[in-house]
Amino acid sequence: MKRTHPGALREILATNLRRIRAEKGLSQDALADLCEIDRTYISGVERGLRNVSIDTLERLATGLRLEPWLLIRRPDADR
Amino acid sequence: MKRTHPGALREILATNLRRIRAEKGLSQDALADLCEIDRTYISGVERGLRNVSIDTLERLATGLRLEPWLLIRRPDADR
DNA sequence: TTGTGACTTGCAGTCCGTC
DNA sequence: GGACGGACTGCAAGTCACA
Repeated sequence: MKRTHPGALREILATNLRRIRAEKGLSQDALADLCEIDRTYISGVERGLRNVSIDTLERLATGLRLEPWLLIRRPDADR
Repeated sequence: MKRTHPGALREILATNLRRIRAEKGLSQDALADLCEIDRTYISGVERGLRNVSIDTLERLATGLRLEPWLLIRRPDADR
């Protein structure tokens, strides 16, 4: 695969997604099922290889039952 | 143009972007300059016609000097 | 100053696998 | 359970002329 890797935001998404998914006790496969997104794609997102669109971000958030913006928010809160 | 139009999240982005840009007193052209994104592309985003990727979202946020997640946050805060 | 249609190109997103 | 590869389709990305 080895896609392009330019944005810092994908790293944040990657980390958040992996953490939240783990907290919910879901496998990538299970989440893929909930979101109706391919499992290999989820894998790519969690490794920061994929440049996700906001439509897809929304589907991920819906599958996880949370607000989309929580997935791209920085862990350490500053302005 | 009339691109596809499925996500609710783009409506939120559209509204937020237009509001915030106006608050900063920027024209689409001026913002396009700051973000290094084409003016017509921004126009499409502000009308919810474009399914923006998070890399692009990041560039918009950088141009506006704010956190990316603020652009996709719902105005009225509930769950 | 912004909206819009038309266009090309590269990659988002899916599906089949293996390790 | 997850990382990773190959091949494919559709659409995001990016630009233009004009209203």
